[in-house]
Amino acid sequence: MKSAVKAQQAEDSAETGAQQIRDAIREAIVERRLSPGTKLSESDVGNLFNVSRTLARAALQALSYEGLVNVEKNRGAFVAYPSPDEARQIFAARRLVEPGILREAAARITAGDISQLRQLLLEEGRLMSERGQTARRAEIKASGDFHLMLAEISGNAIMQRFMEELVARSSLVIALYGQSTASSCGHSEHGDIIAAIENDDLDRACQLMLHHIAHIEADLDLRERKSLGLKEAFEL
Amino acid sequence: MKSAVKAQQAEDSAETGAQQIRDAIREAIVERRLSPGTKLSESDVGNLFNVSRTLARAALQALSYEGLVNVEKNRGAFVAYPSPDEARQIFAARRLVEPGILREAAARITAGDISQLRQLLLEEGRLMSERGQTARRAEIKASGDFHLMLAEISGNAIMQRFMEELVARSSLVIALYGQSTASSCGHSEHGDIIAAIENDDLDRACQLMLHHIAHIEADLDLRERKSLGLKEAFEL
DNA sequence: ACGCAAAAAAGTGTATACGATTTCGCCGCC
DNA sequence: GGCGGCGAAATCGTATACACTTTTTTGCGT
Repeated sequence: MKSAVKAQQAEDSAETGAQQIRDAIREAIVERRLSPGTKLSESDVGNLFNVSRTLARAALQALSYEGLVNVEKNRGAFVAYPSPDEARQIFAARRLVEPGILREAAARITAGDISQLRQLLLEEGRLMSERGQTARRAEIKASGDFHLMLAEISGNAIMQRFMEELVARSSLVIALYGQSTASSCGHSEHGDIIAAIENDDLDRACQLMLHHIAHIEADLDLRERKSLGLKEAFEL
Repeated sequence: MKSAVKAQQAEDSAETGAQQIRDAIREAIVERRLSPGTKLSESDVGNLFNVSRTLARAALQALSYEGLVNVEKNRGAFVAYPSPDEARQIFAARRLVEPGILREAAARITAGDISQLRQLLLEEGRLMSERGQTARRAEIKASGDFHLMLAEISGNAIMQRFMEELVARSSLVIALYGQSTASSCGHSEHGDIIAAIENDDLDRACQLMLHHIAHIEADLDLRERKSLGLKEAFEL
């Protein structure tokens, strides 16, 4: 999957410890094992991974730069709880960049890439039919991986990293505001996009991508419900 | 300038110390007081700001997330030295996102915004005619601020942060590969873009923006010249 | 005098320690 | 009985300490 960028970072492998913790927590957040708003105290994280608070703190800081965690001064770190407005911005950003990434990817795509994409789709479909929490989590990840793989194929490491952030944050938004119990991503739409790329119909591929993002967003209920409880929740 | 986002972060102000150091170093990098490749040892940074290595380290970590500093394991932190390929990716990313940002900004722009942009341009022009290092540095910053202000007007905090990263890294690239002694940004092009926005000619504004970015990139000499000194530098 | 090896110096990686801030419970007071 | 303040516990912010890695220096042998 993420061969190019990872290989560069891992030139002396053995990531500095904090990175491993960061990755572990990120995965937990993206796979929704950690709910938005959950407190991540430095001591707890440290104990959990058997490291000092120093490393736990570094990992949480890193996650805060990715927007997955909010650190409030003197209060601690919490799994991000994106506001409806933030959610809209995340998807606006995706609408803004994904067509461009798609175009760049299409210009460099190889037959091998396409077969890898197809394989990803297959895997995704397989997971969709399975039952159980772990399958559901893997499915969430796989559906995001489609978008990430396009970014990787584009060959632009900067856009790739940006997409990683956007996909991860999208996962949080869907966890918070998603309505349909069904999959977070219309599965077939991924396949349609690949087909359009294969046919060199770039405009159509981009349009499909925009529709796809719109579909995800349409499944959200972005009504403000934060702290409305204070007054109106009982004045109903 | 950055009222909206900053105000949110600064809700309890008094940034945690490390942030101040990070901002100070970033400014030094963007204004080219620190050259690419310069070593930033944790002890030195700490002494310079009269804080412990802990905070210095945190600041350097933060800068590495923005791509302005590279941290090599067990070796230390260095001001980023973007490769020609990285440089191309940075500008590819800008070409990809800036037209989109421009479109979003144009949709929300107010008369007040336009006058602020104009004022920025005036300031930029004034600095361009001045002499001296400090003026030159301020000019570099001002020319980037134009692009950042558009991102701010777009109202998307995520894209704004991304643009901040891209502009900062662009400054590094220009420092490394820029040829013309003149300004890094064709000054008049900024004005043209504003004019096109005012005329509601979005397509033209986007095209001008793409040309503008292309002009900046055209001023670069992106030939690989890494460590050619070992042999060939004297075999000429 | 040159090269190599070992030791010292410098610098990073991580843990621990201590002061500061927030949070929560408890007690007296109204 | 409720409310406000005071103190303890928890938690964060920062500094310091120690272990390990890298780099430099020194000293010896050829």
